[in-house]
Amino acid sequence: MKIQDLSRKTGVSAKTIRYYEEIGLLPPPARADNNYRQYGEQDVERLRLVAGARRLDLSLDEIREIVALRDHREAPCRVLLERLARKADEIAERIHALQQMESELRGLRTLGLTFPVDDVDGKNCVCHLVSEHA
Amino acid sequence: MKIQDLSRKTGVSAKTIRYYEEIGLLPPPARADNNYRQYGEQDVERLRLVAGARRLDLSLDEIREIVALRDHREAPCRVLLERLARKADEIAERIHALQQMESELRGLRTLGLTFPVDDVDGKNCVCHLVSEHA
DNA sequence: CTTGACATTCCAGTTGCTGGAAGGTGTACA
DNA sequence: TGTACACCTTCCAGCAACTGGAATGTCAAG
Repeated sequence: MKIQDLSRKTGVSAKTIRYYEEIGLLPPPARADNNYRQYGEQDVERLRLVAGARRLDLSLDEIREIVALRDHREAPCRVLLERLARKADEIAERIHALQQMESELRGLRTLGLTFPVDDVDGKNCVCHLVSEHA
Repeated sequence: MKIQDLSRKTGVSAKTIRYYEEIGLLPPPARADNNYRQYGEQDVERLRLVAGARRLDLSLDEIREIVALRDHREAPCRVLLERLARKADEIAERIHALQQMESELRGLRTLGLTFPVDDVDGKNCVCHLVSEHA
């Protein structure tokens, strides 16, 4: 299987596959006579796990840890479960921060709309609100 | 005013101030005899606007556009208001995506907990769920 | 025999900084 | 006068996770 085939089967671009290999997330595959990378079904599975974990926003470092476990024939499930939980908490936090920011932005805009819109230096423009805000 | 003073007045690190200068977000300030950067009140105001906009998650490119308008003595309010609105929409989208991801993570974890936790290759572990998911 | 779709490597850029090295300056204190 | 310390300068490198592009090689079809 060539790199494009692996790419199609996993939804990961060839560029990214090479990158994952470079940083040691995927093992260097066998090469054909023409120096093309050759992949097998194992590689599909491994890359699918990586891609699935990426989709869930685990970092490449976290994923590296998980696939390393698998490579040592240890079940990474326990660790993976823990990571999923932690990541969910992290995301919940980020959501909270973003929600605050959104309401702040909308509030600022609403307030800004009540001000003259072509006031370059005056204090009555949204620019000034933004500055004050720092 | 030296760079640390400006830093303290704006909450932006000296390192970052130099960086902003380097990328043209702040104009190169006058220099003292000893080659130290010298800032005035104008610089405080300008940097406060930049810092406020950053805090609202505008990109440096967007901010560059806004301060450029100000430099041309045009009121950037109209543009800034528009950017704020657009940014709020963007954030709302991101929140939505993150919410989906969070519930997906929690669901996956709950499901994973019902599986044996030391199953290296079997189909009944959370790793497999994650892979399938790609 | 050429066109097109693949493959390879390597280098650079993205965003918004931050850290560190190597050196110069300014002031307070013994 | 020495020296400790906080500050200043420049430049170079690195983070995350890729992506784009150049230059070159390979292979099958028409």
